[in-house]
Amino acid sequence: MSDRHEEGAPTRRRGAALENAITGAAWDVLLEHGYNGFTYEAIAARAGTSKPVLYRRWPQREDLLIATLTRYWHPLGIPDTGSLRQDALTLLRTVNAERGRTVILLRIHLADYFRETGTDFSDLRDRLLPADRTPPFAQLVDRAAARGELTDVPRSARVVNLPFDLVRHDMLMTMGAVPDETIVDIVDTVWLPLLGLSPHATHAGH
Amino acid sequence: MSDRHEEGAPTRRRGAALENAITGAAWDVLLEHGYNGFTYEAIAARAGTSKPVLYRRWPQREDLLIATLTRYWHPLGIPDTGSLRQDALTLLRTVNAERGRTVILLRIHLADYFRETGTDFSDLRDRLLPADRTPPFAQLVDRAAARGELTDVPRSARVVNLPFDLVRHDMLMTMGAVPDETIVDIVDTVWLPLLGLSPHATHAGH
DNA sequence: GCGATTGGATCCGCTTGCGTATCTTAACCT
DNA sequence: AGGTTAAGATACGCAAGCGGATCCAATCGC
Repeated sequence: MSDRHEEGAPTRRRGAALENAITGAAWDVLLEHGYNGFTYEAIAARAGTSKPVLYRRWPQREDLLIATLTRYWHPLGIPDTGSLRQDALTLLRTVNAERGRTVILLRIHLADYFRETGTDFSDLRDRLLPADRTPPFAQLVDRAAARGELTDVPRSARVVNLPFDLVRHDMLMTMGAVPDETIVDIVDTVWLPLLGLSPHATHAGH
Repeated sequence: MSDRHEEGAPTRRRGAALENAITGAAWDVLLEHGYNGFTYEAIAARAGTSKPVLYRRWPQREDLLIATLTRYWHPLGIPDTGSLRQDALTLLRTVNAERGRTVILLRIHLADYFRETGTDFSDLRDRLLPADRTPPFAQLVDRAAARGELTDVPRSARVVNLPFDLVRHDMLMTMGAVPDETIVDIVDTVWLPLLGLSPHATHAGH
């Protein structure tokens, strides 16, 4: 916590350092106690500061929420391994590792926020991500088709996004990350067969 | 609301009538304001009674929660139309109609309850449903295999329960019931092909 | 170095929900 | 009919969070 200087000299943070400490504390509180535990009192105490400091910067609680989410939300990196199966596994593992807590947070802990503000998840996403890109798995499939690994026929969005939806579903059910076998299972016994591929047609086992 | 007698005579409810009014009000409050709005004050006001009446019957808030959920939780009826496709569509439509709000409630609004009590969804389900039966879609598949509509090979639980999971996923994403086209889409473009059936092999379209 | 910012501590009144106690009186039992 | 039970109204002290106001001093800009 006190990592400035070496002496026990009391340090008073300012500017960006202070804001990072606050949004960091806000993030922790959000993950631990959900949106209804997301109080200025709790966040200020955790950040080692006091309420007026928060009110000066974020007059509304929603402002602080947005600032906190913005800081901790990163778009997914899209893998490109040359194999559709490997791309899918890599992407799902990334989602599982990076979004395990975030998905729960956004979809469950923020339910109260959505109801109170009358907003929707898509409203929030629009505020966090500037442009709406094509879904990650659509990119994987497009590339696989360009490589000739898949025939270039139109596929329903439901089939294309199926792995993402299933992993998200399992994360929501278990309230956390899923075991790696689940990811392999989804890809090998559900998705690839649906696309007309065998798990071993593209590359050998895991 | 006042359906006893015909005169506007004030009625003081007792016994089962009173308990039904309270759990009904509790259910409404739970759906509207989630678990953190599930306060004795709000429920008593909505039921037209007062807090001590609630405390006499359910000393802990959890007791009232369990009583309320027990009243409004019905196991799904398993359809038997003679066609796997029709069974699946019927079951999913039932889930969609009856569980639309309940799934959101149990999986999202009760997240705070689970964290506060340190319990899990499966703990709650064990308290609501005495015995754990085989999953609904496993029953459908078993019957289809018995009819000869499907070959009797072992199938992974993930594939068998896929429609249920996908409908639940979409309900969680939209925080409500899903359109009927979604259900048909899941069955016809995902599930039946995965089982090696064409949508029209068993019965013609919708 | 000195003055202007601004972090951090403390206090305020207000509201909501808690869990309990008291009291009246409507509804039931026999 | 009369006695018992319990519904419903009201009030209580307590605690937490709200959204500010006030004040002091640490830190920065000049």
